[in-house]
Amino acid sequence: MATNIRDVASKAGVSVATVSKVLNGYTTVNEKTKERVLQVVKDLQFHPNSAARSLVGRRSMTIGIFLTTGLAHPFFTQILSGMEQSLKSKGYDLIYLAQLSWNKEYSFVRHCQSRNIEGVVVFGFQHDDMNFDELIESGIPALFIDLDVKEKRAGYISSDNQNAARRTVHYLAELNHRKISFLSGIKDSYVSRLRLKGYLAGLEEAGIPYHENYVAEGDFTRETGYLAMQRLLRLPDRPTSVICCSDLSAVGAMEAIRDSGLSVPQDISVIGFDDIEIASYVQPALTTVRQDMITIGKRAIELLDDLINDEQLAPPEAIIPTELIIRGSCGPAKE
Amino acid sequence: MATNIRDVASKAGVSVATVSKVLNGYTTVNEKTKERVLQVVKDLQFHPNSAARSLVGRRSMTIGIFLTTGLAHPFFTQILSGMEQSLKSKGYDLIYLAQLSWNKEYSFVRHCQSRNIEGVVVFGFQHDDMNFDELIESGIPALFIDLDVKEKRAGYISSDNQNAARRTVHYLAELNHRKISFLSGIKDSYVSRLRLKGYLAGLEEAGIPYHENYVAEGDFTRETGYLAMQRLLRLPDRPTSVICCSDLSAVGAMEAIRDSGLSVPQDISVIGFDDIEIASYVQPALTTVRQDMITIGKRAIELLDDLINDEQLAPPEAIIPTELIIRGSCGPAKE
DNA sequence: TTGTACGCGTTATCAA
DNA sequence: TTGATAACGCGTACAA
Repeated sequence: MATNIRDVASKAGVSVATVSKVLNGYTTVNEKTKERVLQVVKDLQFHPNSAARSLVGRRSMTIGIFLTTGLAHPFFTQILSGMEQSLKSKGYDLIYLAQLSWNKEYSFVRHCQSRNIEGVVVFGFQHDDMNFDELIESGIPALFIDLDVKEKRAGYISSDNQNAARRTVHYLAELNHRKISFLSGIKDSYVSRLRLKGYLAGLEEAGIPYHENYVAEGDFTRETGYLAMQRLLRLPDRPTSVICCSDLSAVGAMEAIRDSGLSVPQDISVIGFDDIEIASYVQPALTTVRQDMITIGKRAIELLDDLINDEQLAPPEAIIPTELIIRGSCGPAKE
Repeated sequence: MATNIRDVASKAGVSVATVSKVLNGYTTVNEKTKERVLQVVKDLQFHPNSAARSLVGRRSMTIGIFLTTGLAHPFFTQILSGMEQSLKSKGYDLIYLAQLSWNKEYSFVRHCQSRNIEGVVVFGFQHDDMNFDELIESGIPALFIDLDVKEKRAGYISSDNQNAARRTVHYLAELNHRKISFLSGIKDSYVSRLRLKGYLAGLEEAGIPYHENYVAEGDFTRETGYLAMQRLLRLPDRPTSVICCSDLSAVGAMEAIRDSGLSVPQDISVIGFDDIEIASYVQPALTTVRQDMITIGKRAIELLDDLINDEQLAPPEAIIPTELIIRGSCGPAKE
């Protein structure tokens, strides 16, 4: 059996109450005895049992994570390693709740409650993917990544999708492109909407008229990127460039371009979104928008921690800047 | 406050003991009352508080995961999604222990104990990376991935590295290659050792003499793959093929080959290892050994569960078959 | 077959 | 400044 608070108390010649006070930073304890207790704690390598701690109503120091994508999302590891930084400094552990069965009888929320989870990070969902009402109503602090939820104790964080897309349009315009197409992700997803908005804003600022058929819809994957690009290539007035909503779909688009006998970037410039590892491995290496998922993960936990510590806090809302990474997939417009 | 066992008991008109017995599958309870209790449990959406449960000495249903690589390892998500399957069926949740500070004062093991963790999965370590003694001595069941640890309550799981490497040699031999080089990973890592062993066995079986300078050392990365390949290319009797210990290093090798004016697979055939996503995106697409990380993750939890449930269990040891994925980076030997 | 009562390790209250 | 003790929610001998 692991050592407990009583072992410490008896070895230090004090009561358990005193040990507890020392450990919880109460100032109402003599400096001398405090030191003695601390020494014993160190000697015995004592660490309070977290189950007992959370049972008695204190903090469980546990944050849950809730994802839809399983774990397959390309950003998952980056977000996680960003989260680790602040988890560490705030003292939380992260629990991944196996989806025993999120149904009426056994909801995600009940699971969180039975585990005394202090807050949750939600990632990979769209608004209509599931019913978040139960989560919101439960009052468990929640922080959404890439989904604009603002409720009583829930906020969100995301990249600056709109400005990122605007920026790509400007970049292509500087390369004298006027026929700039847009390969969208799932149309009504939060990020796609904002990126499309940024695309439109960018066109307007650059004085380029908007052509409806220059916007093709995909679902972020390589396969739909390929198909959507084929559609764009068949257009009578073929675009000279394409802005894609993900690196994967950009790779698909490049393949479609190549298969149609054209080349990147000589005939068509391609811009991706995300800067996943693959972006630097393809040929030509992909010019793309880097999302700072490390920072997003880090800030997500910080914001969640704020939410946990202040019941009255207004829903946090954080937008993280992106960076345009210029590689080899864009060139000056032909002609 | 969430509902507790007393709420259930009073609403069902029984004692808390009866409710507890129903919930824990005791047979010494009347069928009629059992049903009544179950109905109330359902109505109230009751779920036992896991802190109280683990405090009273029962299971915490929590498995810890311990990684060195941060989360950057390319396999991490695959392993995790494999683990999810069995976590779910066994009823465990997975806790990712933020590395608050693994030092003498606050060890990983103490952290596990204070959280009543039932077992841990360890991934991404080499034998000399850290001192596992404390973990082994603690008696916490542990399952290592890609590291052959066999101790009292610790076992491991890994791909069949040796046979995988043998198989690649045979494949190249069938393509009439005789000058088969080997681009190793970190030399004394567990997986590298076995792959080298398989390479040697394959050569012998194919009747090909072993040349020491056909083995170059890297560290699994693209960069060292590039450098090691350069060394192989400078050899007087240049190899016609190379077996790499990772896809990343294979990509580096392909770049070195291309930069030296040669081409893949016309001049040199390249085989990778892992089959990470990138393998199918490079050009030519990489022929490689697919590791079944989903199965490895799934089995890891199953084996750990066995270890948890049977104190006397012999250290489990599982070797998972691989598959050679043939794409475009290998061709018949020139000449 | 059911219920009473204690203990798990910790924190918080209140009296000393 | 310290200590005794009652919670927290649950599981389980043991008694009924």
